[in-house]
Amino acid sequence: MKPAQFRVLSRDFYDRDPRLVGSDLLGKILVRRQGRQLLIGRIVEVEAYLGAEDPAAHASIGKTARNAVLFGPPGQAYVYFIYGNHYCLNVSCLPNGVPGGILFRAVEPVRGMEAMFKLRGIAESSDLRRLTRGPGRLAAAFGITRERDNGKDLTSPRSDLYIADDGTSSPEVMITKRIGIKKAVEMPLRYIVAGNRFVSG
DNA sequence: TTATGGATTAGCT
DNA sequence: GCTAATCCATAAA
Repeated sequence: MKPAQFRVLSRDFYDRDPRLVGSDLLGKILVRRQGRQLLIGRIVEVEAYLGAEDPAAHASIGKTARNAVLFGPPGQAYVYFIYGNHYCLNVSCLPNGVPGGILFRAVEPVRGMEAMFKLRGIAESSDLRRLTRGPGRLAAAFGITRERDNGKDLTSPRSDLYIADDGTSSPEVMITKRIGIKKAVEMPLRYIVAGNRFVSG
């Protein structure tokens, strides 16, 4: 698998309903460039968050300093801090002015695991699943913080954080209710790769 | 200015 | 399986 064969997802890809984007993101790869090294994970679990009609979405309260990226152009990183401990990575969807996004909940480690273990601060002998399963763990493994990455453009291979298609065929997608939220718990907006061991919950 | 609770995880039992 | 840790963005006052 050579970097040259990656096709970085374009802005158009994200300029659609988050439900379509979420489903299509499964099987794609998340790439972080750390100096000369690449950290790569295959996306196996995401959740869609909509606008005013989705009470669980940060964007449902209207545009604020915190969630402004969700209202901006598609294909940008929305990173927020939660529970005093953890960062979570999202990507904005829909055109400028229309809110919506996708939360990355889990990836399957593909490359750069050694660096990921270091960033997570756990022993390399630990179960691989503990590395990137869950949104907070995923963000930590890729060194993602709000200060460093919020608002970053994910559609350019020149960026140190982007999402690409490496030619792998699309996996079997399963749709379920979202996890860990208190509002709109019944909405089926969670997309997972059927049977994958790295999916959380 | 103060209070509240969350798109979570680690560490026990 | 259960609970504490932990802080920032909001809302209320």
